[in-house]
Amino acid sequence: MTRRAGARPLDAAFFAQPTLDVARALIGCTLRRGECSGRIVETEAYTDDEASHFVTRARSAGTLMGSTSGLAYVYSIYGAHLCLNVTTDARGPGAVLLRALEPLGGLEVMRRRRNGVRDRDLCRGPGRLAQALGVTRAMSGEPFLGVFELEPPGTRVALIASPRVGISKARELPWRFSLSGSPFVSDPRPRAPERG
DNA sequence: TGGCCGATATGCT
DNA sequence: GCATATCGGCCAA
Repeated sequence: MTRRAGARPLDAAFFAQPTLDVARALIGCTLRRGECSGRIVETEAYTDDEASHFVTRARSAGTLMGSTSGLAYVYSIYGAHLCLNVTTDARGPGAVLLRALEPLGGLEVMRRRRNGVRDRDLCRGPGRLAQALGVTRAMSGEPFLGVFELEPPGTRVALIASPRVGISKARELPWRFSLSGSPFVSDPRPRAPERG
């Protein structure tokens, strides 16, 4: 019998996989919190590279990224913004930053939280995504699936791999993944197509 | 303690 | 394209 992929929500074991695998597999998944939902169109992977908070914030993020998987990791950046990650890789340090969603449900709530910006920009960028979903610092350290629901896509998706955004170290690693052709991916728009 | 630097977003030129 | 708000971590002193 044909089981429709996408019918079954992901479980905690999903996040125990290697970080890059999780970062790629999250593209196309539907993320929900309450009535708000969206398709994940952009992620970034962080492990023990020089740009990772596992290294640069070893005293705070290190514990979370290093020894766990499946936990929400929320941090603030440039004062006013929050970024939502999920810790990965049961065997080593890792986290995936959720950078952009294609809004699917709960648009009214998200518009209100985002102060009425145009729909395309509701979740286009990590700070915007966090604001639209009502992410708080208190979620950090909580089981990700206790706060969010995650459902895999029904079909294969076309991925693009490109350098991560906004970092000054380890720029050469193509660890930003996005849904090819999606207008909901943040700037700068990635170019290089991923093979395989 | 103080200074510096961000895994950013926004508004203005 | 560029300036800047805004604040938590981290490290030097």
